[in-house]
Amino acid sequence: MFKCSKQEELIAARLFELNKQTMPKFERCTGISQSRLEILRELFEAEEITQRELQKKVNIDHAAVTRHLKQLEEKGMVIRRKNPADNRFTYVSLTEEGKTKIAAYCEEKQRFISKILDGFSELERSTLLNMLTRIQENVDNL
Amino acid sequence: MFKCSKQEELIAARLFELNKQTMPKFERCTGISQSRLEILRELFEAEEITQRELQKKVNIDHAAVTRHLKQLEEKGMVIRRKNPADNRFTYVSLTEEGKTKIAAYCEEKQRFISKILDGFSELERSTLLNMLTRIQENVDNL
DNA sequence: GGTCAATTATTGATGCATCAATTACTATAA
DNA sequence: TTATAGTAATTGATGCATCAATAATTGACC
Repeated sequence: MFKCSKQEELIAARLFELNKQTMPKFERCTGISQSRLEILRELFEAEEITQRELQKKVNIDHAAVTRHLKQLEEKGMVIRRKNPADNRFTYVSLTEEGKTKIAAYCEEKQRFISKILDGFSELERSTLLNMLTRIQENVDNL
Repeated sequence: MFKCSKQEELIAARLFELNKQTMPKFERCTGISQSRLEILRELFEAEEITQRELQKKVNIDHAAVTRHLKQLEEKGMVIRRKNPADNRFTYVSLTEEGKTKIAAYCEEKQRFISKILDGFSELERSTLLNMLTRIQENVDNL
């Protein structure tokens, strides 16, 4: 049949378990969810962008993006405005307050990631990234 | 401003992205969620086990375990009975139907994992597993 | 024996993701 | 110009995870 090695199962289990444990710790350490930080980061780099483009970049469901942005707007971190030339589109951008806050979040994130990858040499990190990329490609081709 | 290596961030991003994309595909391919399959698998190996022990093994919240088991019971895959010697404990076990079904699920899972790790040599898999384990340890020590 | 602490399981509230349906708008073709 | 198709954003329903609070049971200690 299609017998797969015990080792392969262990790898899959670890990948799954790793994420499950890391995600909540990330939120507790940084004070923000991974998804939301990704959105903010994309906004930081893009300056101004439509929700649609943003959604494609962060690869989260439309509905989820809308809800994140609504909350971020309430907190005064982002501003939204309709595209005057095409009212279907909504431009999103960071407020000044948002820009300063995201810097702090990103620093927290970096600190967090450094701890996670503690003890890995440059070469090892390169190897790991390469492997993860290959797995990602396999997943894409399903 | 951003002072942790770009590479480290890429690794973290890939780990996160990988799981986000893999999880739903796993469910579609195998017809069951990763969490639920883990529960069934544990039950398969344990024969009969208390919910509490099961919960510790699969490392999911008590409440979630209760809800999973309730649904699995409705589907006729598991049976629950109180421990007569201590009514606080509930023993859980697979039905015969459950046992046959889980075998099929596991095969699907193996097929899925094999595709995900396609192209990896024995040595590479070993290296990868080792790295993931090290990361896991780092996460544990947070 | 009766009170108190500890343990298991359940339920409720909440957060976040998805899909499906809806609304609002634009562009194109008859 | 009007009907139609397509796109963006929103809202609603649902699923699954967590934490917090509660109920039920047991054991220990006075």
